Amino acid sequence: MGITKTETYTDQTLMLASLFKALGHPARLAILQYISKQTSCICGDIVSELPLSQASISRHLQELKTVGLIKGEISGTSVCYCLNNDHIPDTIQFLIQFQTPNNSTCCS
Amino acid sequence: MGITKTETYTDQTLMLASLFKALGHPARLAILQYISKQTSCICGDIVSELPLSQASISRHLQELKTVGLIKGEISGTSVCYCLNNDHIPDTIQFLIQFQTPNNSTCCS
DNA sequence: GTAATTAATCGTAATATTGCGATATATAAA
DNA sequence: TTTATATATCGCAATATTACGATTAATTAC
Repeated sequence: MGITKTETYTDQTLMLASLFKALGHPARLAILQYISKQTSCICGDIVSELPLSQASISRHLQELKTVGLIKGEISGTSVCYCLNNDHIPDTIQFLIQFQTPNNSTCCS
Repeated sequence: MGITKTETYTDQTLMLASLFKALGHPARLAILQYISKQTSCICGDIVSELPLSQASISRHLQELKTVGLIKGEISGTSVCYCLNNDHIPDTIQFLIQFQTPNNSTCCS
C-alpha cells in the first residue's frame, strides 16, 4: 500500500524513523556532507554540486528541513542553509544500543 | 520518478543511504529493538509483537538482512534472527561528523 | 506416508517517493 | 518599472514501498 501503520508505534520510534528515512537517500546525505564541509552557511550553490535539477534539490532540502536536520534562513534572494544537530544525538544514541558485542554467541 | 540517480554518488554514500533507508521505517526499528532486547536469538515470534501480518514482517526482516543489520539462521522449521552490528559503527561515525557544535554562529 | 508448523514468496492494490520542466514568488539590480 | 536572480511549488510520469491474503516450500510430528 505504501502506507504505514503509524498508530501503534511510540512517538520516539516514529520520530527516529522519520530522521533515518530522511537520511536514507544518497542525494540528501551528499547535501548534508556538503553543508557540513562549509565553515559558514551555504547559500544555494548545492545545485551545481549535485546532478539534480534545482527543483529536486529544493525538495530534498525541504525534507531535511522538515525533520530538523538542517536550518534555512532567507537572506536576500537566496536562502542560507546550515546544519541543525538538535536531533543527531538521538540518532547516535539509538544506534549505540546495537553496537554491544553480543554478536559472538549468535548466528555463527 | 521514484528512481534514484545512483551512478554519481560514492559507494560509501550509497551504502550508508541504504542502511539509513532500512532504518527509516518504524516497524523495522521496532523489530531491531525487539531483537536487541533478547539475550539469545529470536525465532519468529516477532509477528505477535507487532501489528503486522506474517508476510509483512517477513519482508521487513528480509530488508534488514539484505543491508546487513541482522543475521538469520535456519533452525528447524523456524529461523533464528539476531543483530549484526558490522555496519553500525559506520553509521555512527557518519552521524558524529554532524554533531560538532558549529550551530552557534549559524542561522540564529 | 500424512498432517501440522514455520517462514518465504507471489500477486495485487494503494500510497509514497523521486525527478523534472514549467511556473510562481520574492528580492535585488538596472 | 523592468529585468535579472534565487528559491519554492505545481503538475505530471515513472518507479518504489507497504501491506495483506493466498500460496509455496521445507521441516517436524504423528
